[in-house]
Amino acid sequence: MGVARRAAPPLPNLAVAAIFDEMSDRLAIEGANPFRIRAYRNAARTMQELPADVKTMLEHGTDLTTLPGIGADLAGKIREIVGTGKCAALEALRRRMPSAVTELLKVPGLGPKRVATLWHELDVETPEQVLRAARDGRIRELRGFGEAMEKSIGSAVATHLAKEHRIALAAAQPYADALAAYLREVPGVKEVVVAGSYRRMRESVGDLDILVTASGATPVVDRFVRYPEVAEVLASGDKRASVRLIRGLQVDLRLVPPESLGAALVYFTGSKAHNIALRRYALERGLKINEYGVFRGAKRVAGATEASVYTALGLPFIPPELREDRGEIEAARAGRLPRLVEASDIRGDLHVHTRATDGRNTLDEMVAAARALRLDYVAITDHSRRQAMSHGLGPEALVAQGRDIDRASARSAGPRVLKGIEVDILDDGALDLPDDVLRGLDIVVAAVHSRFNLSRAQQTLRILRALDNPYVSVLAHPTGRLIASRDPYDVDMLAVIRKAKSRGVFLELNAHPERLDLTDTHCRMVKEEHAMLAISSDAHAAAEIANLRFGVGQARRGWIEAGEVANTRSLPDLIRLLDHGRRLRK
DNA sequence: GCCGTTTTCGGCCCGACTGTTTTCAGTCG
Repeated sequence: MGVARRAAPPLPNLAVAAIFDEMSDRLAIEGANPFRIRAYRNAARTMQELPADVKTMLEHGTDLTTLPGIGADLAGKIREIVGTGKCAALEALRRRMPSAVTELLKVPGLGPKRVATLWHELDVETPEQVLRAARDGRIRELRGFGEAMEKSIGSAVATHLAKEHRIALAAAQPYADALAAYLREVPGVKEVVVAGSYRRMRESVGDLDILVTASGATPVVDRFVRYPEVAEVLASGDKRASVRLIRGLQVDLRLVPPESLGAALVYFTGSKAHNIALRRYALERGLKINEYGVFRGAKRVAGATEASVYTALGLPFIPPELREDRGEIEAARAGRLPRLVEASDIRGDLHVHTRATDGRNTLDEMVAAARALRLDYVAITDHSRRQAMSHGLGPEALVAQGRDIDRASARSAGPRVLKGIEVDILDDGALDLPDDVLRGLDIVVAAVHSRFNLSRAQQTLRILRALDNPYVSVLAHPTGRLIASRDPYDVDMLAVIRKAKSRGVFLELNAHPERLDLTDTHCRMVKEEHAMLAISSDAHAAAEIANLRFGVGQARRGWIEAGEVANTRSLPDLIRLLDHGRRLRK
């Protein structure tokens, strides 16, 4: 599907998910039973979100039909895929249909029916061929197509060929803020809310969904399509419009009546899976939900606020970050929703860099930035010597930095500055600095920066061994992924989390927008294993400490509460927690 | 293809917009 690389579930799970997704696409183009198509889609999602390795599950004899959306047939296909790497049913579908056709489904405006028509009638299979057919005027001749559609298909395909499909949440935020501020100035406009995956704090967003309420008539749709950043108007009606901004970001605007804002917010915040589950839940109770409200028969019983929608269903308010159909409705019904960690709960940052290695600001500047954010403590954790490229610190340099930190602490009323290091985990799991150097530090953040392609077994062993060091207090960016540019290394995350738990080591949720490592599903594993998270900025510049909020968003998506995050503690409590870990590791 | 404290068969979420149409299909969210 068209999502950027995201969570890093075990690779066999991803292989199965990819096959089911492709089968779903191909069945759709063949015009198969829509519910069968959806069954494959749902199964792919189940596999993507399953934290445990399906291969291991099979080896342990786990009954896969207990998984949501997996029945006898799909369980058999999973077994086949894990065992052979192939799926005979997919091979059969591929023989009937050229391999590139499914790519066309990613083009906005092209769904399975139109793709099937283009392929059957014009024999076009690739985006490039569709583009040529559009330019030759062949598409307009097709039944159900026309000149206008030919033009829009041509332009959509051209855009598709040119662009990346999702952008980082942090990159979208400035656009969202500026556009929302612009819309708030339009006469009559009352409320402007950015909904969609943006509001759910997903690590990347495909587009922005903006909801607007107004009193009486308002020119908001007209003003929206004339926003200076708009490159192209994709659609425009009385109640909604879609545009593409100059930087390629698509934005959908919807004007909703104030009495329906809550229902519309639920609807357009999604996720789609949450909405489907919520509707089903409503139907079981004789209620119907749409974007205008909650209805019992023809009578509208709720809709002005999101809380009213959930209340009408007998549920407490479900925070947007949880709305992924990952058990939140059941938890809400049982009164077991988590009290999610908030940005204001964060008391300190346990991972920042300075100019002593590859940071861009001085120690004093980093401390000042932490003070501006009202943090109680900040740990200076520059790289160790192995990172020659970033002038990693050896024992002597570290002692010198310690003296600087003492001086900085003495003259500032700001946050307490902790002495730390981001020490490299070497190939064999040993650390890049001797124990007697690490012993003198307040905090030791251990990290993998090399040999990303070790086998799963070797990588896991290497990290587990590092966690055996008595002085390691945090495992940094545990999967090593860079969202846009580097896949996570293959590692048994459950084993790592359990080891960290037993050793009193915090698992870092690196809040840098390019990392966001751990993922939301990994956070959920940390929670279930009763391990401890640390949300850290990994700031390489003073302004980047503020990225902590993206880490909080990711943690909330993983159901994390304040008590499960080490750096929500006061400094004395944090020190006690660190000491406790050290005693566990003795 | 999945699912079931009514069911092993007959359901499976719903409305707006667009472009093609003359009553609707396709796509999207």
